[in-house]
Amino acid sequence: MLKQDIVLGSSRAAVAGAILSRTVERNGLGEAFVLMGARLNVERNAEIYGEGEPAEYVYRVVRGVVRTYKLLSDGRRQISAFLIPGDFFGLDCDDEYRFTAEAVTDATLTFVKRSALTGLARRDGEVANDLWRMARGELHRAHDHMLLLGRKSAQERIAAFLLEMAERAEETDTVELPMSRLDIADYLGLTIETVSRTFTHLENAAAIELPSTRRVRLCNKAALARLNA
Amino acid sequence: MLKQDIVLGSSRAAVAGAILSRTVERNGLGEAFVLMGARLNVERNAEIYGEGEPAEYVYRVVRGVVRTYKLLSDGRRQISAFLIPGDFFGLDCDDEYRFTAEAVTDATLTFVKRSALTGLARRDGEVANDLWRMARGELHRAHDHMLLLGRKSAQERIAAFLLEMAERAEETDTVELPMSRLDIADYLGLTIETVSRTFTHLENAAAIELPSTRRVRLCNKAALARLNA
DNA sequence: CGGGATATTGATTGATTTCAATGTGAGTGG
DNA sequence: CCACTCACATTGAAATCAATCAATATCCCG
Repeated sequence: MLKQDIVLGSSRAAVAGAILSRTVERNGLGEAFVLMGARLNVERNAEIYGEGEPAEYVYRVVRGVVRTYKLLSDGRRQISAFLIPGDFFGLDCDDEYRFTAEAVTDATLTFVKRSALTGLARRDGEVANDLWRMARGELHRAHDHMLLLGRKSAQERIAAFLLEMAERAEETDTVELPMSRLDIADYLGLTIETVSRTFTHLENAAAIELPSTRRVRLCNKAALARLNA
Repeated sequence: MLKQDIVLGSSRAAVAGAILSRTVERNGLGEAFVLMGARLNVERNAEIYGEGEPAEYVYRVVRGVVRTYKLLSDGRRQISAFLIPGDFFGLDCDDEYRFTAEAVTDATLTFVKRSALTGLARRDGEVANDLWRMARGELHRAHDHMLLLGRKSAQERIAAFLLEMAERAEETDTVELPMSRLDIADYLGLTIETVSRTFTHLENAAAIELPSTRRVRLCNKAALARLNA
């Protein structure tokens, strides 16, 4: 139904890796992906892995955006994170994936066997350290997200979200939102209606402009930052 | 103002460690604490470290309960976790603590220099692996907490909280709550009033009994679990 | 130029917060 | 031993913010 093109790890990837490793990658983990990683193309909304499945592979986003989420039994969805190019995912577990991962947009990924990484970490202290640092990085983002969900108003959540997106993009003035309002709502613990209304409200308050639904200009970052407490 | 008794790491601790390590500790990290850790007594509500301070030490709870939290600029507080005996904390950062840590009750801690641990991890793969596993464990708890804060009603939050507390205690039928209603509120992203009302409501619904304010009997765990979605 | 998905806007409801008052319990000093 | 006090907890009434229900509107794609 939904297509996934896989190119297995091969000499081609290894050659590319040899080139990239000197120019782009500054850590053992990234290098491992470049050297050993196979490539995978996924369509918009395709599932990459499901919560509870055996966590055989670890992934890295090359192109596009990925969301990880959990569902409650009644269908409520909490999106944990949006992953952008360069981000790793599927590392946050032992034997089973704890989230479902889906492509928000058409995306290209690289992936390696988890066992390959853990094996590497046993031999290479730098990789082991990378894994720990990666986990700490994820933990920081989870903690920030927790703060946002626990104690902030709809306006504050949207402001924080926009600033977060701006910070991650290279163009920090106008942000391209690859995800739907529903995705944003489920990331921020709100409804689509509230997200929509809050965008409109911020636009009326001259903090942002909405040239199109998926594009936001942050006219007044100071005002947004103030909302961010 | 608030007292902290410190007993520096010494032969006494090392001897105790030699005994404990064979009986209690099953991992390199725990062993490191037993062998190298100094001991610290803190009074109820005493600060152990503050957000933003240089993260020189890593701690483990021996006795009592500890809370970690962040404050927003306007004073709103989000409690990230309650730590009980056996739990480590202060490991979730690089150079600066990302949370403030305080004693909920009078408590006894052990602590070691972070540099000692990272040095150990460089030499000992088992310790490096422990550090990564610990971080993953924290990440899981953070993710569960995120789900709770993002998408659950007051009743569901309280139910989840009580079940969590019961699971962590050995006596799982009657739970002793070491923290105040305000602590619970700030952990769950609610107000004290809502916490109080919800306790009363659950009592009326015969899901729990409140023999005293700090003691809860879980009469109907199935009902609580159902609320937990 | 449809047509379905996605987004916005409006009206109403409802859960939680806020404001306010009262209750309770543990520790202290008379 | 009791009264007092202070911190903590409960309860009530009103206000508020976001959710829900419902109707358009817009965008993208064939």
